[in-house]
Amino acid sequence: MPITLKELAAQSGVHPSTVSRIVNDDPGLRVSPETRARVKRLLKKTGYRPDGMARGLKLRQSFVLGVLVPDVLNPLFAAIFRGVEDAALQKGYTVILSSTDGNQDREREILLALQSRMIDGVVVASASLRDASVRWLREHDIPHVLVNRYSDQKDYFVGTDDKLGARLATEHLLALGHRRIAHLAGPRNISTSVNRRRGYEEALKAAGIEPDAALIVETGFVGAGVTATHRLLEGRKRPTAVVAVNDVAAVGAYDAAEQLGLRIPHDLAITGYNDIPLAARLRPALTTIHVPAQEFGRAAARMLLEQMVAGRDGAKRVNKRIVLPPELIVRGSTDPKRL
Amino acid sequence: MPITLKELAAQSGVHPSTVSRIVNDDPGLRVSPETRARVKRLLKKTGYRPDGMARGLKLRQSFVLGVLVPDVLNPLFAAIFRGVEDAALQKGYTVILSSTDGNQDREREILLALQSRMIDGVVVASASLRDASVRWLREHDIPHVLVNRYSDQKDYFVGTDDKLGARLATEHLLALGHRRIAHLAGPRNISTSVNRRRGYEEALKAAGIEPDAALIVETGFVGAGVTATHRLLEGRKRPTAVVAVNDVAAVGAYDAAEQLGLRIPHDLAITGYNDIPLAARLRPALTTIHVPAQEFGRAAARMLLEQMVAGRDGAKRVNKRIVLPPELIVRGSTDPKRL
DNA sequence: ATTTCGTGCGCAAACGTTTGTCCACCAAGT
DNA sequence: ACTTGGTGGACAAACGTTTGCGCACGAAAT
Repeated sequence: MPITLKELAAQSGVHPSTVSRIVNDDPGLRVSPETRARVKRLLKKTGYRPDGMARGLKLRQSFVLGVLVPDVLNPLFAAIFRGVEDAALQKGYTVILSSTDGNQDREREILLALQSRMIDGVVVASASLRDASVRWLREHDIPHVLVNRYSDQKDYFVGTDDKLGARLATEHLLALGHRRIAHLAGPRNISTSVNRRRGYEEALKAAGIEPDAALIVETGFVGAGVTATHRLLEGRKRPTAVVAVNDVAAVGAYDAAEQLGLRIPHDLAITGYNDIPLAARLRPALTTIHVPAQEFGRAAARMLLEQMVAGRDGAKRVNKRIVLPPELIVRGSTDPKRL
Repeated sequence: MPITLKELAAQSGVHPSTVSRIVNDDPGLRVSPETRARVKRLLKKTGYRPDGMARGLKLRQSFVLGVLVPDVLNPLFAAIFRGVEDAALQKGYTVILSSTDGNQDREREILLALQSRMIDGVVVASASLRDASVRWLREHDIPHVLVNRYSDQKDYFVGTDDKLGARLATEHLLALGHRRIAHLAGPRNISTSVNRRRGYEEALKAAGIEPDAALIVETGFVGAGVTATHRLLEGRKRPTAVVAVNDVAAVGAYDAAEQLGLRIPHDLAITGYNDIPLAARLRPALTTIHVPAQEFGRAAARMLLEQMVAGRDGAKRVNKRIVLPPELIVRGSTDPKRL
């Protein structure tokens, strides 16, 4: 139904190729000012837009980006996506969003679909360590940027210093006088969890406390560590504080504390990570590490686009890793004065 | 880099068209079992996937759906999207997500981009009443389904009975003995807000109470009605309860109550709408109307896909509107017994 | 020994662009 | 009068599919 180049050519009495060059402002085109004006007028009048499919077929690109997240329902990933979307829209790109649910097969399926749709690049927020999908992207030379989590040190990346963030949270608890500090850890195959765990351990050691394996319990990222926290609190050496790998796990700790009748922060102090909107709404509000998720998305999209033009032009290097500083947000879940 | 039909044809000694027909299981194709097997083997070996652009160009469709939401950061819309995504993936479709931010110009820009990318259909969760974009979709015969909000009664739609939902919430407050019930209303150009407002008013009238304009104050959907609630509470006739048009506005009411030192639900009872995950996490937890957002998305995608095949095959009508019953979830923000 | 028929596939056009090349025309230079 | 050179475009191929149609071949029927 939309008008085509050929029809425009017929209506303005020139060849389709000429119209095409006018549309694209081809500098190599020599055309009389009158003809150019006439065609341009027709373009405005008809509201011509090149057919994306035909254009994509010829140019071997789609002006579509892909974003892979574990789950959009997690506000962290929704915010990352939003950032990508905003930066992409400015440059005329639209964005396909896919939730992988941490499922490798689903992820493969999605990637193949994206590839066959000639996606121009992909932002990956769902990477695990030594991620097969990321390797696949590399092998197929598909421009990609990892965000928040990385696979190894080889890819373009934007995120925060997770080790430092966890260290800040732990030091905050130490400064409040806590000595028995537990850790709700994340999966061992995700960069954020291992780095946060390291940060937690380093902070303890720096304070002269040896990390106690009995005080570290792993929890799936989702399924908010309620049971995990129960395990911790029912141990013989009950912790007075817990550093959670993320806000969702921290919510699990809240639930467990409530069930055991423990008051936060007096009986149990809790820190989270990410500062999702919910964090400030919990009662007491959750002390956490702020992560500028939306800015992550914007930066990732910018890196991706730069990388794409660099890939076309040949050389031109852009910086490969952006690491932003984490920021501790102190609230009532650790500090009674902020209740 | 991916292999093409022509290369496959060369390698298997048949014509590209034959390979194409084998790939697509063309029932009109007559081919010897051996040839078919040989080609199929080659297909598996090479992992051939048709080029989406070329296919789209020829078939005039992209196997991509669009979803328009006001903002993914709102969990309601994230959930709707997730539903669409799941249903679409099953059928081999991928999904472009766009946030309109309630901005008409941005919305137009997005729609034009989607159209030029030959989007096969779009799910609209951002419709206002008599929405220009929706009209545009109709005029251009682009299959679409409205979800949650409608534009008028003419489009495919999936949502809940908003009037009934607000009525349930209001009747619940009446049953608890409240008589001075206020309403944090939404914009007048959105179907959900006007219907919820009507439901609120009908419930009052049915109880013999005349709706009082002084007890109804409009608030933008976002910017959580804190100031709006202040206006209500500072009026001469302070309400004992407030029915908020959605959970986000209800959160504004929580803040206002806190600032004024009012206890919820004793000094002020509050109801929300949508039952976003945050609702159950507020303290006290928010009484609200549950909306099956993810199911909305799934249903919308299914309707869209049915509509598309129906459009191709000619006649075949599918039901145009799915209206699900709303469900009242009673929590501590209204009922002291649930605290 | 020719026609008929079914089988197994090939041919070519078309979808809407982009882009390298080439051509016709006109004016100016020799 | 003939070459040059610049101007203003036209031509056609190509991107990777899909699909209507046609054709050659062998076997069966007349």
